[in-house]
Amino acid sequence: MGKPLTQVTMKTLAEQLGVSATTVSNAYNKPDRLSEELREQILAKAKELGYCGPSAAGRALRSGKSGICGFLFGERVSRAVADPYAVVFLSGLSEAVEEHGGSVLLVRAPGEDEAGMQSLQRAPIDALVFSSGFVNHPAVELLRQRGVRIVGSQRAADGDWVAINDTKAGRLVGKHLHRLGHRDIVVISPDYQHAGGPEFEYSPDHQHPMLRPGTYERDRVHGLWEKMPDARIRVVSASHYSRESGRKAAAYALDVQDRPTAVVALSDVLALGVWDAARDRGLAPGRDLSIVGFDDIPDVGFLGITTVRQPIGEKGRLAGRLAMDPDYPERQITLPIELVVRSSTGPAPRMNK
Amino acid sequence: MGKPLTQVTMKTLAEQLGVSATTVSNAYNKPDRLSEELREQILAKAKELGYCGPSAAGRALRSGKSGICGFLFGERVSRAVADPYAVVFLSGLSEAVEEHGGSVLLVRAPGEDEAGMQSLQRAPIDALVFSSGFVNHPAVELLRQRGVRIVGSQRAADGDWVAINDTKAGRLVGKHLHRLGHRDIVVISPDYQHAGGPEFEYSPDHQHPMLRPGTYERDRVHGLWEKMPDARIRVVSASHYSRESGRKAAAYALDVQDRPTAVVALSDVLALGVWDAARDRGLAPGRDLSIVGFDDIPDVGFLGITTVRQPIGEKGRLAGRLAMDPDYPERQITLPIELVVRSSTGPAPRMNK
DNA sequence: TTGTAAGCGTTATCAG
DNA sequence: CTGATAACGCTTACAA
Repeated sequence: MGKPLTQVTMKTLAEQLGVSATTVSNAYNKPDRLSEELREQILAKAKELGYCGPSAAGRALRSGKSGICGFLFGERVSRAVADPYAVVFLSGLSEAVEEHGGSVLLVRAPGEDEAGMQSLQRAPIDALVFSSGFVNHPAVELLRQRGVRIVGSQRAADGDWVAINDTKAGRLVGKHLHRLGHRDIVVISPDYQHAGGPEFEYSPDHQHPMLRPGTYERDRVHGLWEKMPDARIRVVSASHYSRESGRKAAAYALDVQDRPTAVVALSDVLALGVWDAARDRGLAPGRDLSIVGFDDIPDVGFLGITTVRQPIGEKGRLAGRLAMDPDYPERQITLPIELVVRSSTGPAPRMNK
Repeated sequence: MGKPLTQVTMKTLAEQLGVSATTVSNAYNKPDRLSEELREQILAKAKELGYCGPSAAGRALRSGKSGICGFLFGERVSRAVADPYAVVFLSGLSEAVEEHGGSVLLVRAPGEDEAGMQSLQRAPIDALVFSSGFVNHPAVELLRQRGVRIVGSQRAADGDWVAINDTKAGRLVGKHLHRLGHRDIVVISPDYQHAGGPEFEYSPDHQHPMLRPGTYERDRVHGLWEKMPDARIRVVSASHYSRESGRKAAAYALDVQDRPTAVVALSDVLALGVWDAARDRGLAPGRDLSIVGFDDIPDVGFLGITTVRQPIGEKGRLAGRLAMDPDYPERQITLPIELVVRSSTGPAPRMNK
């Protein structure tokens, strides 16, 4: 009647009922390998003894699966969750993972310190999903070696991924802005590694630490450049994915003599900040300054910001499916994108020199 | 040189080196129980063979701890994360958990269906934290029985919790509004169980399904009532924690003949919606309509909404500590609160009847 | 400082 | 339909 002082296990249950542990296990996992009657009996006894089903640890050791999918994010949780893109992705991910009976573990990408790595190693995950960056992060490599299934968010020759064609996304924006007559662009790019200086001019040949090859940031900028090779493309860094950070970067870009006619933010949440900065200065988006973002998060639609839409939730959902189902046939998925033209872009104004 | 076709384990390593498995284990877990030299040797061999440290599953089974702290949330992740309160709490939580070398598992509270419960059972968690509601949720009881440490967010006679005094919070608001002359209040309360009707009048005796005893919602309303027993207090339900939902509920409350002079939203994110609804109708917050929220999330400071501040991040951090450290001495923690008066509250206007 | 032996709770395999 | 047996990979007494 009192609480069991010792752990109730399958063995306990089996002994009490005079059946084998296997049968108890089957009662939970393979109901059809068992007479209905016996099963009921076992379940009843379980309730009586306070046994609440197979232990997660035992099962994980024996079966080699924990049912947990790790979601890798940089820096602090608060930042990860401040970015609507990440939130929507995470929602889709967790939805798909739950459909497979699993759950999502929040995993902070460790620095080079051993402590963080250790903690990562302890995490019993079957798969690891990351939404961007981290492609060659040492932690990811370690986990891969360990047999953890890795699902990325960028196109690559091998491995599993769900991605969009970022170069194409950049081209869509370049074409649009070029047609509108823009020839002087500032790109706002997140620089979470703080590797870059405040500003530099993009050229496809010169490799800048802020726009490393293989990153989606570089692909987008490069696509942009492809469609407007005669334009001046400056890149300004934002410290991380947040509206406030975009505002600051835009302030830096706008408070100069030779103000650009258009600002392209590599992420919508930054574009929101650009919008704020423009309004602060009395610049009407779409007339005095064109603003473009990427991803199409809900808020930018509200403000009328032109953007390249991608199905973020679907991306997360598919990533979750790849993570939880090794037999899912398509392992490299490119999702469609689409330019959504809104009021924040318009013909390039003649700058009164 | 190629990838190992079979799992490399401690035993493998031990055999190759001619030492015992124990020693290998110690090399990872108790470096001081081992000569520096031997340890180096073992680690080197590990790298050579591609062994990446003790397996999480084995360790969890043997030691009985997984290092994982579950965070329970209702409904969909997207909703949980749409509420800034939850986000800040989660940030603090994950920070503390990481400090203890653990990580946070996102756990969706299952309905009554068996499938969801099953999935919850499979999760190898040492502790479960929930930010509100769920006090007597069957899933929580099940886990508790299973030996999972439960950390709640509401005061109770026993168990571990980190909370504020919600009745007192309500009183702070009641006193403030009463002094300002308000006698006709509408409370906006989330009703995630959809148990209530659209509106009812609060009385401490009559028990309404929307404001069940023991919930923080009821405590706040009751505290409010204590300080303004001569006022009319109507309660209107919002479907869940979101700005939009607050806006809809406020619209319902404001578009009537006998409009209240003040609206109290039981959560700041709802208060934001009330603010929107007021502006939609040309009502100046603080003059035509007083608005109060709870929690003091960043956005309400920006808009000048009066609220009851609580240290949300600290709450999450402490919850994480209780969850990960069974020896932490204080197991029931009440955090301080404070009324923050801003421009959204002012003297009750004379209603032109 | 190192090794031995036992077992954590489960499930796969194979035999009855 | 049911059961015996043998791992899964690791840690923890305790012994040397």
